[in-house]
Amino acid sequence: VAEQLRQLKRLTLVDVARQAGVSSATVSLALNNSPLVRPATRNHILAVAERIGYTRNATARRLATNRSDCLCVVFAVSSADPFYWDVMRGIMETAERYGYRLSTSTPATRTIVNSPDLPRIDPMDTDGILALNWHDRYVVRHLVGFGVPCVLVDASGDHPDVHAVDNDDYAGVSQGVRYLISLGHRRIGLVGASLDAPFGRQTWRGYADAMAEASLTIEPWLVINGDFSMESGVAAGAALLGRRPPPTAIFAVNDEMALGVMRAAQQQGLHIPGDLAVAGMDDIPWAALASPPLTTVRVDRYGLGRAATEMVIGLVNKAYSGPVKQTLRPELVVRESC
Amino acid sequence: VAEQLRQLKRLTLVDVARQAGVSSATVSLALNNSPLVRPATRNHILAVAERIGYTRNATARRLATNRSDCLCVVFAVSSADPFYWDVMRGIMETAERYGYRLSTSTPATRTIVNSPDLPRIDPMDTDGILALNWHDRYVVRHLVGFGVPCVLVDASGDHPDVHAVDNDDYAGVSQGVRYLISLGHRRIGLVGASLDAPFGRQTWRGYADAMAEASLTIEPWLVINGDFSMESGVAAGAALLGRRPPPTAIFAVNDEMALGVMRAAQQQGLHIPGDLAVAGMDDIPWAALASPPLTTVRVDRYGLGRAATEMVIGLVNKAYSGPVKQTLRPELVVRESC
DNA sequence: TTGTACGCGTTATCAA
DNA sequence: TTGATAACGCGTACAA
Repeated sequence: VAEQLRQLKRLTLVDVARQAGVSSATVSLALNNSPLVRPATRNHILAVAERIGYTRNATARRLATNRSDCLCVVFAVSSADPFYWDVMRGIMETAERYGYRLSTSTPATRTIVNSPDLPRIDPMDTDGILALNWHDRYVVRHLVGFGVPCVLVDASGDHPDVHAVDNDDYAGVSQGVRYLISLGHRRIGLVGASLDAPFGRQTWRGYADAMAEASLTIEPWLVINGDFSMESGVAAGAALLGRRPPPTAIFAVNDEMALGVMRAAQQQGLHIPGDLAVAGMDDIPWAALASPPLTTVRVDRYGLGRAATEMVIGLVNKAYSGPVKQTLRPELVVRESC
Repeated sequence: VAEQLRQLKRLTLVDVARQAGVSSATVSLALNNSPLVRPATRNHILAVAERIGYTRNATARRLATNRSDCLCVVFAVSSADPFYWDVMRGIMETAERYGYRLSTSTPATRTIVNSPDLPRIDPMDTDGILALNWHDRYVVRHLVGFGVPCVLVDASGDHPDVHAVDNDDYAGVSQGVRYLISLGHRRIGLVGASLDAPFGRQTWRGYADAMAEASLTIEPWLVINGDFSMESGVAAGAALLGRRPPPTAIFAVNDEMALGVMRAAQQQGLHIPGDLAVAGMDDIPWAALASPPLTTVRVDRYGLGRAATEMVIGLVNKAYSGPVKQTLRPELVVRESC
């Protein structure tokens, strides 16, 4: 078998051409399904290629066509957060489906003097760039400067002119808050995020608009910003529950903080959802395993990766006529915490 | 800038040669740090290359050297389990460090008639294979048959003759159980895994040996096998706590089941670790977020990916003299559940 | 519709 | 130590 493989490795276009009694150019055309070659000829060639076990040399093809069939995934931070695993699966499977390979640029392996955050990319060996996590303007300009299509994944805040695929954070929060309202809640607390970042502003608007829509007044003391950690959720939850009158429901802009709120409430002997309804956003793997299982707004992480990859591949092939910005709607997942 | 880039793209060895007043062959040698070229000449060439902004064309290089600089990661299942994210990060960052790209083979994109599980790999375009998840013998033989170095990642059970990097499940469990014993526990329950798979047998031995070591008798009714889910952990925990006399500590072979055991105990009004000590294995992301935080045996998932990648790259370069099988020791992480 | 011949940018084999 | 030149395997004008 090993010997056979060595043989296979050495089979080339000319071998097929000889066997088929045509020229190598015709074989090339046939293999690329060119309409120039007569169907009968092509079928014959394909049959011969199949019979002798020919497979074409991808590297030679790339050299001749000046492509690399490779996308580069750029990470700003090396995060163990499972969020990125789902995104990455979307990228991997889509890249695979379209015949692309992946190179990566992670902070761990970037070591340029002066600017350790600047990814080194070989534009000659990269057809497209996918940027994960949030990168600052300088880095994004650097990435775009390679002259290769570049798509930002769920991090387009502050980068209005760059291709991007984002989760609709605004819609997510407003959806979640509307759900709480539909359950009869009127005093709804928000555990938000810093308004310095686009995410914080988007989610705040989602909350505010949903409340206004229902003619509910927004009480400033029912809004606390956290830092995405469970601890900050616990703190925010405890603080919110200390208000008078306390909220009957709390929406947190990510699940970890929502779980923190749940813990704070349970520590005070409160029953969920009886005494307090809690909802989060993301649908992290262990949201469903909490007790009670957390109602949340699921972010389509896999879809983000897939859409971004399809977008960058479309740009590579100049076949993309769609929007430069694409937004994915998150989906409400009703469980038992409300 | 874009115009500059186009220029850069077109710079070739010959351009450097012309500018440096040498032949292209010499430039090639210089770029590859060949001892054949005189240091002065090489420095001159390197300076010229630097000055005119030459970067070498990786594709042409690969064609000439008959390499692909690409590793293929084969998945048996498309799993959202964060376990694989850590492994994947280890693979990605290591591949990047050594200048390799990644292609993937996932079940979602495999669609061959008769055998949808057989990955299609182009051995001409792949320098090495990394197989994640457990693959059956037939598939492993298929993978090895490509004539390209292949390393199994944490799934070498039943494949004694294939290169592999594994977690030492035996050591992990015995370590955890020994820790429980050191805390004074004598009746220690085990939530194990089916003995049909290597994992179940290894972990069982770890438990049994640790107990025997301390001259503790193994009570068969203190051992229940689960299916790795939290639900099965809850069930096993409840069952174990119903035994008379009940165990004072329970070790589960993965964290989700351990968390299930904790929940079962808490539902019975038991206090952890006061009334029952619980320990798990893996150190999944939310083990530390449980209340109380779960004591566990951490599997070095990132290390598995890194070690496997280094092994396969070593095999590619024939420079690997290390073991065909490599085992990583997990590490006890003491938190508050014991 | 098919064949000829050259280009893609390196590496490698000889001579010199 | 360096230079000329042949691979490497495929795509593609251009000619037939």
